[in-house]
Amino acid sequence: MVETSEKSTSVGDPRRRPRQSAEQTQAEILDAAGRRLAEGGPDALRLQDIARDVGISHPTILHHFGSRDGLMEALERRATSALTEEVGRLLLSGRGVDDEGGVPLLESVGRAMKEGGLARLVAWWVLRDPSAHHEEAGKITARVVELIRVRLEEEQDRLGGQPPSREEIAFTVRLAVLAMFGDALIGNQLAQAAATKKDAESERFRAWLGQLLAAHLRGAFTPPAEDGRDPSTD
Amino acid sequence: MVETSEKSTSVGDPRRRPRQSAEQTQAEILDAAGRRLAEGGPDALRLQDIARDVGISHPTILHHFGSRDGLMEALERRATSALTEEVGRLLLSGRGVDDEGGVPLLESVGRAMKEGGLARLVAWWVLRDPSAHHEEAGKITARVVELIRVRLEEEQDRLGGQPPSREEIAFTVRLAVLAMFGDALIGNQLAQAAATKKDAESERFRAWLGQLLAAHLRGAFTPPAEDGRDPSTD
DNA sequence: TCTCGGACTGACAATACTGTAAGTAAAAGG
DNA sequence: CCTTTTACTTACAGTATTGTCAGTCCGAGA
Repeated sequence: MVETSEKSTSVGDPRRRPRQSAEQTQAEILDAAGRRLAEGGPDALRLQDIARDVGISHPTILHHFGSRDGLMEALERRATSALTEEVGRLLLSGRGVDDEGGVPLLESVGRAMKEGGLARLVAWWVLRDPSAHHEEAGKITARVVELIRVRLEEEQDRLGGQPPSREEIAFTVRLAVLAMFGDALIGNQLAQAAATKKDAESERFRAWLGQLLAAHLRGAFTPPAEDGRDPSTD
Repeated sequence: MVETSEKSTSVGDPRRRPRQSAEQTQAEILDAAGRRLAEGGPDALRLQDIARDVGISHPTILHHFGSRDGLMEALERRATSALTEEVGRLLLSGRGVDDEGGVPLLESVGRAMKEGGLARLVAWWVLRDPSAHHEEAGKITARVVELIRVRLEEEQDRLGGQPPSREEIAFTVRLAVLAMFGDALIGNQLAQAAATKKDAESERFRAWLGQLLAAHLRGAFTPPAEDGRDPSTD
């Protein structure tokens, strides 16, 4: 109570955050917000909490993002563009559908949905406004469908047989995305394993799904292997 | 402004709702809440709004359900028990997996998820508390798995061959549930049809999935028919 | 060195929502 | 007919949260 007559935040106040670049702070805010969203629900996404996590005051967030919605939009933009990039990279590097039954792509999407918190983010977004639609979602899937189609046609040249129709591929991709999305959100609710083994069950499910979808797209059913893995590739 | 000196809510006040049975009012509240939840998001689930829809004051809701959370729980209980009953009925009536490739069961779950708003409700629950888990979800799926297993064994006696393992069936059911759940939430985002045809695309997807899953469980892949329907049954 | 933009802050305004309290009236039951 | 219960209401308390405002301090450029 020594200086109550004067302002307490004078020159050398240690509580004041040293000035950073706008990008640095924005990134930190988005990180903290993402963490909050992944752990708690949308209710856990409070400006004050995020600000405390980062070590700033909550008006700073408003300064950078304009509003709470602005923050949400930025969060979504960052998440989807990260996914888009990764999917694009996987597809172009040729590890999309082939070896091990399309698992790499499923893995990537599944991880983004679950660990990356994309599923929760999208779900929250959709819950808030059911009529809103995401440009990106349609674009990414359309791109995946097209690239798979091309790849399958090449393969059919080698293996012979009938390539599946575009709608067939589209439905398959849709199924994969829905499964990964749903698994991220309610996979644990459906798993029948003990609490500690639920993640393992989820992974086995993912592998199983990869085989199922790849087999389906090839137009021939391969019975599930006992240990789920075929080391003959490579 | 005639009677401001006296209480305005005297004997014959027409604004006062005629006294109803508790069950009647509770049902109306749940209906209204369900509608709100289906249209808007969780943010749209405000006591005042629901009260206005029903034509009561908001403390009446608290009187009946104790708290906002109490209302949510009641809503969830009603939705899941309705689904449980319908699934049970379908399975016992024998229209679970067979004719037309398991479509009736998929239809039922899909409808509950989408039109019934179950998907949104569950998503909201899970978002709010990721660690919470639903007793019912596990129970229903386990029951479906078991009944399908029995049914498939009967069928295999007729048709010969190897019945799929329990895990195989469990994964298939899991896939179905996840797909219906995801489709209810983000199906429209993924659909590539024009806005007016998205529901039709969703239905075709559902039928397609039914055939895929049934074929998979039978252990033999049947190539997708051109018009998607086989009239040879019945 | 002076000035200006902008990162950042504390204090406050505005709003909105859940839940409580106290009371009214209608049904239920003796 | 009188009492008790309970469906229902108005008014209000309490609280939490977003957003505004005026101002501080730092760095960059004239």
